[in-house]
Amino acid sequence: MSQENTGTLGEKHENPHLSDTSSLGLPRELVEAVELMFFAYRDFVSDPDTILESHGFGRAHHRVLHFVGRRPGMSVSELLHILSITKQSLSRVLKDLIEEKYIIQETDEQDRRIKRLLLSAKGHELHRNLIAPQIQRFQVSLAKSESGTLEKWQEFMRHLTNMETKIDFMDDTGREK
Amino acid sequence: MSQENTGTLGEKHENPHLSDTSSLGLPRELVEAVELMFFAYRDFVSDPDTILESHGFGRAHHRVLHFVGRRPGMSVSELLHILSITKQSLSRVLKDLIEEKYIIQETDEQDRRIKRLLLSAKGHELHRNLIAPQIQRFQVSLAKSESGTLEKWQEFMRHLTNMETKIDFMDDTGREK
DNA sequence: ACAAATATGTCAGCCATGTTGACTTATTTT
DNA sequence: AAAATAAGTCAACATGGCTGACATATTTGT
Repeated sequence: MSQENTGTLGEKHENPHLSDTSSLGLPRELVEAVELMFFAYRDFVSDPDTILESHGFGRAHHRVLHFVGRRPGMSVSELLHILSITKQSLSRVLKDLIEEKYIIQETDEQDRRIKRLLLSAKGHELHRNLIAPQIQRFQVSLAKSESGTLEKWQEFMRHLTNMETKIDFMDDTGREK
Repeated sequence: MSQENTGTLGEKHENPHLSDTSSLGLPRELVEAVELMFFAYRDFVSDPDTILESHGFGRAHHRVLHFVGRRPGMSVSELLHILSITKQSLSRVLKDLIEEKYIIQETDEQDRRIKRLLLSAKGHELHRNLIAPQIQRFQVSLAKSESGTLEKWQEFMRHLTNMETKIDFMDDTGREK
């Protein structure tokens, strides 16, 4: 292969003390971490993507299905807020899911302007099928790791998010912050 | 708030032993981990996205800039392989970057079919500016974590990727498998 | 030497999913 | 009765994936 080693990758084992710098003048292990976010995320969503394709759906459908499944009875505006997309973007995929009976709408009793979103049995089934390979991936990875890994991974990932996003969803039990 | 608590989220602290099940019949902490991948990734790329916008570029430009920066002299087909996109998709963004002088092409001496890709000074600068907030995010998070966190996080993230992807890039020093 | 394979580039069009802006309708709040 | 809120819709546009079909230059293999 007529290409010389540029020395920017693949040499982690030569310096066990980390903290040397890459071509960017930044700690190499952090630059590698940035890449790991890219690769891990891409691979992580690849399995559900395949399933979605066979249903004529995309990732956007998956997200809606997931969050409605996780918070049954959520309103459209709550969903918009979590996904951080516009209502026009949401409406395309939500319409598909409602038309094909994966999601059911119920008008709120107290405030009849609000529509509560729920998964049908069909919706729950698809939701499970989509998340299964991702859970599986975590379980396989955890089996290769020491105990306590998941908790620490979660804590670190939480630090990487914007606080607001977390609070708006993860920390919300229905009452309010 | 005319919305009752559905009990599917935000109650981690009530069961310190984990492993109870969510509405999916799956371990709740793993379902939450799936969500963390989504939120963390989204927030993680949000800062570079803002910078890119001011240059009229998108995420696709960022990826090209990044990998060319990390492996100076890589060929177009190597880049395609790492990104796992088609050459038509790549060509659009690569064209932009070359036209605006962020990336330089050099014909390989040995095999004049191959074009080696390099960042210009301008390209290096943009690359640094794009990655800076992401490195920053890691550093802030690490400061809140115990020592050894990064190594363990990286190992776990690596487990989550498809081996092939890793080997093709992370483990490649220029010679070939 | 010539045919085949390889590396790159390009045209044209399709699809998914994000965006903005402008409105409508129903319902609740003030 | 007016204003605010929740939801939905239409139209248009951008990004960045995709496929298929070719073109060109260069190297490799017979």
